[in-house]
Amino acid sequence: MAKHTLAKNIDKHLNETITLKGWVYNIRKSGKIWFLIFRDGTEFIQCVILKNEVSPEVFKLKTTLTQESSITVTGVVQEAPSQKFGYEILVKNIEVIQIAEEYPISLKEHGIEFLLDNRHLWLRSKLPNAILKIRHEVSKASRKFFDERDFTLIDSPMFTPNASEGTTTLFKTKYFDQEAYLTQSGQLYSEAAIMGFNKTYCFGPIFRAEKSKTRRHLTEFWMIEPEMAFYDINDNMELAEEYVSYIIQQVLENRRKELEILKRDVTILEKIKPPFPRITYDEAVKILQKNGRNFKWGDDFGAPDETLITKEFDKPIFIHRWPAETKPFYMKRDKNDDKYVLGMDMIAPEGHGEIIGGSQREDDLDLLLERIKKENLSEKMYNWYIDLRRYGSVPHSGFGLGLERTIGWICGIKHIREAIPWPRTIVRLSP
RNA sequence: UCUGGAGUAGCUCAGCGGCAGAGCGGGUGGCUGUUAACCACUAGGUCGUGGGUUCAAAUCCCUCCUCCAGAGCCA
Repeated sequence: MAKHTLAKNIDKHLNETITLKGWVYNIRKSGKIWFLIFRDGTEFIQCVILKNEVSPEVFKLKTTLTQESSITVTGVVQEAPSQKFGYEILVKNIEVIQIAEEYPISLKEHGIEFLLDNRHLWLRSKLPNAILKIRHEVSKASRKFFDERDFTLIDSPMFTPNASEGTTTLFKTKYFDQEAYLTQSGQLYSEAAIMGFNKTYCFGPIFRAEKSKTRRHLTEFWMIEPEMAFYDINDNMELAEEYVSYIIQQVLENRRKELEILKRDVTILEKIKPPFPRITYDEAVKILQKNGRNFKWGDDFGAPDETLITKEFDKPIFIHRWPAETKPFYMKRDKNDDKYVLGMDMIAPEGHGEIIGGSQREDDLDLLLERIKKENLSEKMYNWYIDLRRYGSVPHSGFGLGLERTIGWICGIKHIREAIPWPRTIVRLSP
C-alpha cells in the first residue's frame, strides 16, 4: 500500500503530520504567506505556506509552481480559521514532481467547444469531476439493485448482423468479408438469455448513427437493460419505478457533496419514490390537446410535447399503451384492443426527456411472424429470435434505461455530453 | 437536413466604416489569512476562409468552413 494519504481522508488525521500526492489547483500569494489549493482527484484542500515554517527553497516555490504542477506535500492537518475549507494543511515540505507548462484551462469561464477539445484536461475540474463521480454511483447502484434481485448479468455483443429497430440509424463496419453493425440494443439477446437465467440485465455502450443534434443525444451511450421472464407490463413498470427511485436514493445518500458542487436542488430528487404516475398514450394526447397543442393521434411525442406532459407531475411518469404503428415489431399487442401495444416509456421531469423505453414482448409465434412480415424484416435473420417462441415461450418483459440522460437529470445539467467521460456526438470523435 | 445565432490575444468577450481593446491566464515586482485574492508594470494579434464595395473594412455585401441553440428522430 502507498504511504501517502488521500485528501478526502484528512479529517481522520487532525493534528497529525501527513503526506499528500497530487496537483496544484490554484495559488494565492501574499508577502510572507501563500496559499496553495491542492487536489488529488478525491478532494480539494487548502495548504498554507508560512515563511518561518518551511525552508527558503520551499517558500520560494510560490514563484515557480504553476497550475497543475504535480507535487508531494507534507504537513500538519489543522482546522482552517474560515469555514469554507474545514480542514487545511500547515505545510512543512513540498517536493516538486513536475512543473506543469502553462495550463490552458483557467479558473474563469470557458466555451463548451474549447472545454470538449480539452476533455482530457477538463476531467480534472470540479464540475466534470462531480458529475462523473455521480455517474460512477449510478452504475454501482444499478449493479447492486439487479444483483440483489436475482438478476444475472449477461452481456450482449457489440457486433451484430441485424438491427433491433430501424435500419437507418446503424453504424456499419467491415467484419472480415462480411458486414456488421454496432449494436443498438442488447434486448433481443437478453430475451434469449432469460429463457436460461430467468432474469438478466446487460450494461454496456450502444451506438446510434442518428443525425440528431440535440442536448439529449449521443452517438455512443450506455444503456442498462433488464429483461424478465414471466413479467407483464405492470410488473415491468413496477420494477422500473423501484429501480429509478433506488438509484436516486443511493446518489442522495452517497454523493451529497457532488450534488452540492453542481448546485442541484435536492428537494426535487427527494420526492422520487414509487409509485410514479401512469398515463396511457391516449391520456397524454388529451393533456396536449387541453393545452392547445396541435397533435395528431398516432404520432410520437416530440421534446416540447414531453416537457408539456411532465409539467403536470413532480415525478417521472409512465406513458403506456402506444399505437402499434409507432413501435417496433417485438412489442406485444394489447389483447383488449390490438390497435395498441404494451409499450411503456418513462419520461423524466424538468425537460430531461425519455429515460426508459420498454415493453412486454410478443410471445406468440404466429403474431410475431406476422409482424416481421408486415415490417419487411428478414425472417432468416431473426430465425434464432423466432425460435424462442417455439421452445417454451412465456410472457416476458424488459426495458432499457439511458444512463447519460438519467445522470443528466440527476445532476440537473443541460446537455448529456457532460454525463459521459468521452462524449461521441454527430460532430465529435475526439479526444 | 431545416430555422436562428456566433467566429477578434492562450481563454472569455467588447469594438460594428477612420491608430487593434479589456478581464483572466503568462512574465516581473509588492503585500502574514487569502477564498476564481488584491495592487503596479509588462509581453502577447493571419480580427474563421476566399472574393467584392470603398479614399479607407474587424466593421458593409457575397461564397465557403467551423461551432452553438432549437426542430425532426430517439434512450
